[in-house]
This record gives sequence, C-alpha cells and structure tokens, in this order.
Amino acid sequence: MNHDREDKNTRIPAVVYGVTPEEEVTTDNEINHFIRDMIEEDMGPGGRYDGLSVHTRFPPEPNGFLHIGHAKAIVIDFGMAKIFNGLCNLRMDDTNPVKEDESFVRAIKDDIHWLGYDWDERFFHASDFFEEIYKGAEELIEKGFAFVCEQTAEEVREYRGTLTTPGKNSPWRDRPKEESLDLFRRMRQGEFPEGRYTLRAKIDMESGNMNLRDPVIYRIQFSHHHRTGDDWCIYPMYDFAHPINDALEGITHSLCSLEFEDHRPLYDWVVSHVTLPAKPRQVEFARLDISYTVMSKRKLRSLVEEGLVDGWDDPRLPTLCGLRRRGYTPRAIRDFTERNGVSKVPSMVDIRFLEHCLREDLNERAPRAMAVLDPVKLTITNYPEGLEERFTVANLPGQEDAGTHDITFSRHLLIEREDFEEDPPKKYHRLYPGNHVRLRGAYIVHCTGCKKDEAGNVIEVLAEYDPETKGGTAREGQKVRGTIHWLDEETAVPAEVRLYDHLFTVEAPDEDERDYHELLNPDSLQAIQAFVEPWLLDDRSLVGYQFMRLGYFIHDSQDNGRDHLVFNRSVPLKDSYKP
RNA sequence: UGGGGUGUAGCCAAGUGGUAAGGCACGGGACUUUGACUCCCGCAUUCGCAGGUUCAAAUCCUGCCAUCCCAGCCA
Repeated sequence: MNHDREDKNTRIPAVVYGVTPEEEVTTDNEINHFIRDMIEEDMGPGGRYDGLSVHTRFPPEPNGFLHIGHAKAIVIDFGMAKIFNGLCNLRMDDTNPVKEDESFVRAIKDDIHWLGYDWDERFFHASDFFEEIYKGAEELIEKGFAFVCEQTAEEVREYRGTLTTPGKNSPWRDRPKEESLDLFRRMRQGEFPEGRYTLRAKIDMESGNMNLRDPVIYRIQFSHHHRTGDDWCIYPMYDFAHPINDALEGITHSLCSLEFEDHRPLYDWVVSHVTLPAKPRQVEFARLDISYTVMSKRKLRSLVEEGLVDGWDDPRLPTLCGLRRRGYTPRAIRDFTERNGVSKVPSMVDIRFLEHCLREDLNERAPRAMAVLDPVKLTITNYPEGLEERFTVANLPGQEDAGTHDITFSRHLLIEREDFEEDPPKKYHRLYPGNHVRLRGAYIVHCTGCKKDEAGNVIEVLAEYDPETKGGTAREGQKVRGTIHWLDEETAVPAEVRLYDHLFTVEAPDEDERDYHELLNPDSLQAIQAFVEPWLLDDRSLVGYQFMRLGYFIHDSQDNGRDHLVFNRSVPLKDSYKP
C-alpha cells in the first residue's frame, strides 16, 4: 500500500481565481435526500453500520479533466462525510493503464482543492491494492468461483447471448481449479500474450443481468502503468477491483451514478465471495446534466483536440478549469449542486440556474467598476477643457470594508452607444435630447443633442452638467430616472473583453441525433475592444468585478499582460428592460 | 413476460394515508446613484394513464403507458 505522503504539497496556491484565501466551505442549504436518509439509517441503532463512522470516497479515473458533473459527485461524497462527521478518500481509479496518465492526477487534485475539499492523507490509487486484489482473485479460483477462460473476445461476446436470450457456458468453465490457478499465476508471470486468457467470475450465464454472465475480472495487458510501471501485465476490471478497493479503504457508502445500478449485484457478489475486512454498500444517484452544453468525456475531448475551443480550460466548457477561468466561484458551484438536490431522476438542469447561483455569489462580493463595451463620445459642453476631477467610489456599495477606489471625470467621456437615442422609444430613460441622466458617481447631466457623420451615425453625444449635483446627488425634489455608467476618455484603459454564449444552439446536444458539430453556436465567443477603469490595470480581484449594468467579468488567467488587459465575461447581469 | 431504474409545473425538487414546500424560469408591482440587487404579488383543483381500497390517495393495490441504462478483455 502506497500512500502518497508528498500529497500535502499539492494544495493549490493561495492566489487562485474564484476563491479568497480565508474562505471556508460552508453551506446554508438544507441537505436532505434519499442518500442522507439511507446513511442515517445505516449508522443508527440496529443499522447496517451501527457503531461505525461514515466513510465515502471520490474515485475518478485519471484519464481526463473534471467537469461540473463530477462536482456534483464530489459535493455528495465529501459533503455526506462532512455532515456525518466521517471521512472521504480520494482515489484514482487506475485499473486500465492504456487510458490513464499521471498528468490528469495533478489536475484532478487541483480541481478538487479548488472546489474546497480535502482528503488529508487519504489519497489512494486502485493500483495501491493490486496485490490484494490479485489475492482475492486467487481466493475466488480456489473456492471454485472463478476460472481461466481461453475464449477469444469474439467468442465471449457470442456466448454472452443478447439482452433477451440467455448466454451459454464457456467450455472452460469447469476447468479444474488447480489448472485455473496455475494458468492465472502464469498469466501474471507474463507467459501469455494479450487476449490469450482471461479470468472470469463463475456466476450465471443465463442471468437477465448481463453483468452477471460470467464477467471477465482480469485481463492481460502489457502496458506501462503510470504508477506500477511494468510490475503487472494483468489488470483487474473495474467491477472486480472497485468493491475490493472500497472494502480495503474501509468505505461504508460507495456512491456512484445511476448507470452502475445493474452492476450492484456484481458488486455485492464480489463483496460476499472474497474475504474482505468490510462490507461496503453501493448507492446510486442520477448524474448531473446541464442544458446547452455537453458533459461526455468523448465530446469534450474532441472539442479540445479539434481546436474548436481553446483547450480544456476554455471558458465555454463545463470543465472545472474552464469554469474557473470563466470566473465561476467554487461557492457558486457548490451552491448550485446542493440546491439541485439528489435523486434518481435523470435530470437536465437549466443552465440559467447555474448562472443565477453565480450572480447571487458575485453580487455580494465582486467589486464594482465601470467599463464601456461599445463606446461613443460624450462631451460635457459646459465643463472646462483640461479640468480633471477625482471622485472616490466604494468598491462595494454598502460594504465599507471592501474599500474604495478613485475615478476621474473630465469634459470628454465615453459612454455606451446604446445609452443614447436621438429618437427614444417609450419608457427609455437614458440619454436623449432634453433628458436628465445621472452619470454614476459624478454628476447629473442634461442631454442637448449629438453630432453625426455623413452617414448619419452618431459620433458624439452632447450634454451639460449640473455642478450642484456633484457625486450624482440629485437636487432637492429632483427625480432622475436614468443612471448610466461612463469612463473618462483621458484615463480609460483599452481592454479586450471576451463575451461568451452557450457553446451549443440546442438545449440537449447530447440527445440530438445530428452531428454535434452542426449544433455548435458560431457566436459562442465574441472578443471586443472595450475600455475599463485604469484601476483594473493593477488590481486583481480573485472573484472578478461587476462592470456596472453589464455583468460580472474577471481577468483572464492566461492571456493578461501589463499592456494587454483581457477580461472574460463570467455572466451578464439580468436585464428586464424591454424596448 | 430479458434484467434494472424513473415518471409531481417550462426546468430541478419536497412530499412516505389527512387534503400539493421551496428554488430557477416566467408575468405584474414597489424600491433604487446599476432597468442590477432587495421586497411584495401571481404562477399544479392536481401528482404518467385507467381502475380499485378508504371517511380521506401523489402516497396503498391492480393493470397499462412513457422514458432511461445494460450485450467492453472501458470506467
């Protein structure tokens, strides 16, 4: 057994987007679901595990990056342990060396830490227990519950039968156990080529459950394992290894997704036929799906490999690293998964709920700033040329300890093009000739007109300010319906802003029969040249900013330089304005 | 008559024999130096369908329907 003691060093660095250093994993959500009830009963008086403490595990296969679907499992696995004052292990399910790689191990650990969970020293690999698992296989052979089979993969498939017809026994099923034992040991010694033999559990070829039709539990594979190197040339199958790993780690509740439901009889078979120190229990729940995106490892991989997105951490992807780069916070993700609940109903959650959870978190802690995405000039015609005023504004209105920063004001400003209409629709209360509007934090101005080019496009908006309204405070009795954001043209800093939309144009791309390439949203990324407050040149909020009236944005973690600011829009603000 | 699951609002989801929680979305209003936030109000006479038991059924019984997963020497 090989605990990774250096693991303590893999804590992600203190400065990581989405989480503030002193932040703790807490929840205000009421966690109530059938798994909690079941555990409660199992641990209670007379229950299955009366007297033991809850022990769960999160067992990813290190062959890809974690996505928000995994986050649900992580929240459940670590969350249940926490609620019941138990423990949760992290285990790399590495029983198939041809698919797995050490590089993923690191990324997986970082993502889990980022989400706010920790496994202390309980970091395992399925491969830590290869010897014990092997012993279990020998035990099965000795008891007559397993045999070495010589059927080819093709023959195994034929003999397995179909969903509606029973299978047939392998001709090697009744091979004497001494012979099986000898062959199995020689398999381990590397005497036979891949595919020549397999070890199969002797259960029931006529079972309606395909998993019980003498499943292969060991296969020969001459691949280099990322951890055990070339020590082994036979590897246990998931169905055999998993229950044994669970038992050896002292897991009480082995929580997994619905598709393993009909593996449970096999899980239980292994637990009762192999001598083990504990009897873990498998419980299944529905995995998480989200609208307008894909969650399958295969599709995510091909999006990355075909260059359709900018790597595994593309902000449009549902991967945890992608969400992190997008500006999602662990708190929002945890909140989202908890509030979704846990059930056995295959579900497709509306992505707008995820967005809601992010806004709810960021609204409370993202500093406010101003940015103009589609600028047009605003000239304050009665403000002296060359004069500059400085205003101090709160980072987070209403929260004094969040600090302040300064903004400058002058005759030449930048505003959002859509905040001026020469001929406004009804109920429009932004700038239009004759209207009073507040420039947030500065002054109330009175729009006097605009200048246009030959083509009739507005190139400059004109207004006069009211010196009596400094700071944006209205005169006695004065009511100003519109407040807009703005930037001082003199001090505004150019920045690239990346606006994201759904990666797919349909709600359920995974269920669509069309090739998913056809379903990609061509406008999922729109990069524009915008302007932001100079303050953002040096400031780095770990939870990003709210660009007022626009949305939440965060410095891109990859592409920012001192002279090249890049912001990702995490999520736009809600907007109930209907022209 | 393969086996195993699941059906409560547009999307999640409580509910476990006493007369349909909550959230998201949506619609309306109040407030507002963000058309944000916040706050009010509205949103299932009905729980996949049909029978049955009961004073009483989303909850119990029977039948049906729909839908998901399983035929890797993947996990």
